[in-house]
Amino acid sequence: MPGRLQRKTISQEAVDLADFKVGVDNVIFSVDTEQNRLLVLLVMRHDCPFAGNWSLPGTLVRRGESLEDAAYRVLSEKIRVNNLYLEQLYTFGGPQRDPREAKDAYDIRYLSVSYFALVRFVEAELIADGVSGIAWYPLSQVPSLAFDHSEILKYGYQRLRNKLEYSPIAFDVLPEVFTLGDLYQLYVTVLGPDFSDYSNFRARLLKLGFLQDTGVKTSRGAGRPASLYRIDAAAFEQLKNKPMVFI
Amino acid sequence: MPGRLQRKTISQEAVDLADFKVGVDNVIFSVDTEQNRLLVLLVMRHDCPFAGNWSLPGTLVRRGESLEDAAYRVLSEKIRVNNLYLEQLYTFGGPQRDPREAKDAYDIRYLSVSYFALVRFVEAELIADGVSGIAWYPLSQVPSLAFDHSEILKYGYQRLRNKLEYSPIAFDVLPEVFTLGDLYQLYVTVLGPDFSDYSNFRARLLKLGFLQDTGVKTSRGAGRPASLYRIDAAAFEQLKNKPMVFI
DNA sequence: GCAAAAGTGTTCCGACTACACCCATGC
DNA sequence: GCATGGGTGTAGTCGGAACACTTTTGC
Repeated sequence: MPGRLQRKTISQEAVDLADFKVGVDNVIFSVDTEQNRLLVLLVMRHDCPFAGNWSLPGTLVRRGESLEDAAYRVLSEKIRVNNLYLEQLYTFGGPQRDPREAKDAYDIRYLSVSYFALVRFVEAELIADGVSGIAWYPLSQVPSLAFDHSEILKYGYQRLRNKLEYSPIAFDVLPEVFTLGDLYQLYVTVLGPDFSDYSNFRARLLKLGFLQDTGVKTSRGAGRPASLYRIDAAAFEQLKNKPMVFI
Repeated sequence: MPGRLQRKTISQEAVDLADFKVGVDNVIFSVDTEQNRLLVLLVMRHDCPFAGNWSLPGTLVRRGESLEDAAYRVLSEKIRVNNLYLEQLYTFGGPQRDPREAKDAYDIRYLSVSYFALVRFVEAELIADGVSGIAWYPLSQVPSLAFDHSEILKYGYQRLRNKLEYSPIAFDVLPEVFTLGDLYQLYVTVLGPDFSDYSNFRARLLKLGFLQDTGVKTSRGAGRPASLYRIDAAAFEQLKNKPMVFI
């Protein structure tokens, strides 16, 4: 009987199961609209392996802690923010991805569940940013990273661009009121300057119907003052789960 | 010095780290174009917990085995197929998702990395499909599943629909040659009959430029014989990584 | 006045929709 | 002939791309 056979096989194989510690690694992006730079948060490793290398901020999951809890914990240990967007990215778990896994088959495997987060640069306050290695790196200047973190970062950047195009994640990261120029800058910084004309971007966003002109103007240096907008929460709620295109 | 303090904290917490076994659970879809049904592969559990319940086919990851290897192993233990599409879905890992995790904090946690697969129904041969519980279930008739598998299935179905709309995964599952009617049926079965007109679907697909009319006709019962098409591998290669819309 | 940034409007064009209609086969 | 499914064509419409142009500020 196949069922019994299968059960027996499985219990025979019980000794062959891998034991894991599970790590959570976060790709934390922030957009510095002042300097037009997309930044990613890196930490310097002090411990082996890869001591002295930059890596994504991560941690190992504790007893009784969910994956998401762990992701939020890493984040809150490194920076203080009010608004953020966070979602699971991918799980990397091949053997030999961590050198701590010896060739010796009886060692413990390390698996990495990666999360991707977007925070606001101006409100993100680094914790313990003394001499000892935690920094925002412009994406173009990221050094080679510990473990397979370069691959994770690449994957996270891809996801960020996709999400920005068809999800309203930008609004999780904008202040209460903002100008359409601010919003446009955010998109330009992430997607590059060629993604869309400002006029067209503006028209498309306004047509979505959840941006509310407060009437208040703000003047930043030269140029005509811009209207401050806010999210119309009611209109936004109805749309936020529907597909949207911001291109 | 913050760095040292942090290191000390981490090593103190080492005893609090959770130990994991890692499971791989597959959401395996197939499209029965004859009967116009979207099917998902379920297996009957014989062991505790949830003995006697249907569940997604899964396994625990073995020493030296990558996550993807494990996913392919599960698949190949249950069905024989030549063509398939497979990708990682999501990782579910809250504590208490598996009743084997006792309230007792010193137990082992079970984490599930889910994969989603699409196979061709006609070529998928079930292995050990005797009395003992492995079956294709029409999506509309799936019973409540073990663990959090109902949630995983829901997530997988969502992903399947999205992927079908903007990725050429359908072609991983079609035979060498096929009619545009076959292709259309596949889309109808997954997305419902209202997704698009046949004429327009046809025009859009042909405009993509990687479908090659072989000139050979096939007649299936009544109606005008249909042309058999094949993928133009060269043209397809250039496009497969670019965004495509099949709506 | 001039540069700079905000905001408005218009024209062009390609793509999708919704059909109507012809073609080839089985019965 | 007629039902059935395959295949082609077209007219209407919507939306995005590109760009010209106006408005309001700082200097």
